[in-house]
Amino acid sequence: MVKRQLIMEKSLELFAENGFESTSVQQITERCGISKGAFYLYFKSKEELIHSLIDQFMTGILKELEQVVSDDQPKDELLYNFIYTSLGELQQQSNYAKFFLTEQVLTFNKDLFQRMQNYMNMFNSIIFSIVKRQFDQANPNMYLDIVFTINGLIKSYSELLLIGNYKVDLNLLCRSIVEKVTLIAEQATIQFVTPDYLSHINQTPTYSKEQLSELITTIQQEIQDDELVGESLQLLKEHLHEPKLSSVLIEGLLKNIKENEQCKWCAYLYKKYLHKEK
Amino acid sequence: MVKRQLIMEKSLELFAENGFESTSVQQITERCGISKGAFYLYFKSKEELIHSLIDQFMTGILKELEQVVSDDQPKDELLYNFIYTSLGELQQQSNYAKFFLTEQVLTFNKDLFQRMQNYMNMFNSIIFSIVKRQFDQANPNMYLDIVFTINGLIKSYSELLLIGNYKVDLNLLCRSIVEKVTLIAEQATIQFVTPDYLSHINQTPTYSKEQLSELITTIQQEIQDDELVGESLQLLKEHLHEPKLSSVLIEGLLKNIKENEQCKWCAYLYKKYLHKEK
DNA sequence: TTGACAACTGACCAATTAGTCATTAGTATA
DNA sequence: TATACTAATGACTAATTGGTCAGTTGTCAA
Repeated sequence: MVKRQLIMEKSLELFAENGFESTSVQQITERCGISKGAFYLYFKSKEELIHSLIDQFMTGILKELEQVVSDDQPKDELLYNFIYTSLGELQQQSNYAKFFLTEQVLTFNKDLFQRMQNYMNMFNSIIFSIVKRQFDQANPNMYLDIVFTINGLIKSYSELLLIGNYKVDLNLLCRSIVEKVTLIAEQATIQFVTPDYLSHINQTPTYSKEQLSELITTIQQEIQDDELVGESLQLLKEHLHEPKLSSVLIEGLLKNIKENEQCKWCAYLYKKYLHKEK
Repeated sequence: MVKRQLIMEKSLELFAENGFESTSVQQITERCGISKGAFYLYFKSKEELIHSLIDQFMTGILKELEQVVSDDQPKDELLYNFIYTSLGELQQQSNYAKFFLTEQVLTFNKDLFQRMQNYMNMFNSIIFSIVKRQFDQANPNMYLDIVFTINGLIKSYSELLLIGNYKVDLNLLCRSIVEKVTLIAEQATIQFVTPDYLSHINQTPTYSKEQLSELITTIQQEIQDDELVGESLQLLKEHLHEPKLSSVLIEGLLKNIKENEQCKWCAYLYKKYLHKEK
């Protein structure tokens, strides 16, 4: 399975250099030193490759972020830690960053767009939870505007991380952003973003029972070596059509499959689905 | 020449829907109701089309902006007017916006990247000049950070303009951004962006004499109907190899060719070239 | 040495692409 | 009506694409 990782790394390099559409499978296999057939041994299609890349990066960064902003952290360092972690990751994984920040496919391919949109929603809800805790004395109506401010400043300054191989003082950068956000959180009065805007953005993907079942079947075909994951998927699929397991058991099964890289997105969708059903 | 505009409009629609790489010339001609051959009657290549699109939009918006931020405007409304004009244009021309904000070609094709980079530099220098005038009591070391803040806020909030057909209170939006920027301009103390960063970003394109001469020749072949522009180009080309005209005359010639859509970029490069020579 | 099995190869395929060019349609002038 | 001209056509090419699959290689255990 080490070759799968090799393909992912090399293809990411190429995508960062030339973009997704402009990089051919040929180029990828050449850089990896493998044949074209071998590529399709590890990925069903070029699409699946990009899916995996997104999932790997996003789940990785989200996992780190969740630790950094957990409840036991001192509340007035939440934002700093969040920005430091996000930008640090962006800097280290600049290939990913270049790829994500400029990739059209992410917005034009509907499936990928939804996936990205969702990860972005997770980001935003993390930021929102930070704002709620760290700037609790601010006017709650302004929370969303503060989130937009944070997003904007991160976007704007992150450009500096990606040009050249400039050594950036990450600490100073984060402090400078936090200072700005704090000023705005404490003193800004004009509210612009209202919750209805959010409902326009956060179109959470709602997979139907059938779509979800189909997705699981696909994954099952891809994964044959891991019995634990395979059986968990089977049970989850059955539960879709005939709910007979308690929510605790389902929770456990979801944790089982989440261990597998390829199942993370599915687990997320499953959770969303259950939440909607209730 | 009305068909040229038709192609530009329809292709822009398609690019906004599917992206540049994923839109074929076939699709464009189909939507226009013309043949493939006709397309190449008006554009030398698909590349030239995208060039024209960029130039048309950017020169249009820059022209509007220059009026709005001219010296005779009241200085404490400069930023408001700038943002209002920028976002208003973005909202009206949302096809352009969707296209530009998500297009990989703009970053991967070196030629286009340079072109875009340059327009961005013009934007930034407009913002910079606003900051200098409107926030003149702020610490000059912070000017660049303020520019970054403005950029970030515009980026972040402009997302709201592009989703759905939501009617946005543009006035409120602009006031909310201006309020935030003002707070930061007056009170922020941590400087992050230093002028050396800028030198990394602002790699102005420096066409050599030969490149420029070649570019002019290409344009001359494309334009045959307009004598004024054609002759001006010829004189400018001759002046390249054998400078014998005064700078005032050159200035006039540049104004002549600027009237033609296809020459604007060339005029800009010519000016840059002369500036470097001095 | 044999056979079984998985990992791997690369020639091949159908589809699609940007771009060309011999030909035609339409129109205005003589 | 004949001539001259431009505007427009669409079948064509050469190149490239994602993806397949019959066949080869290498590595085990028997």
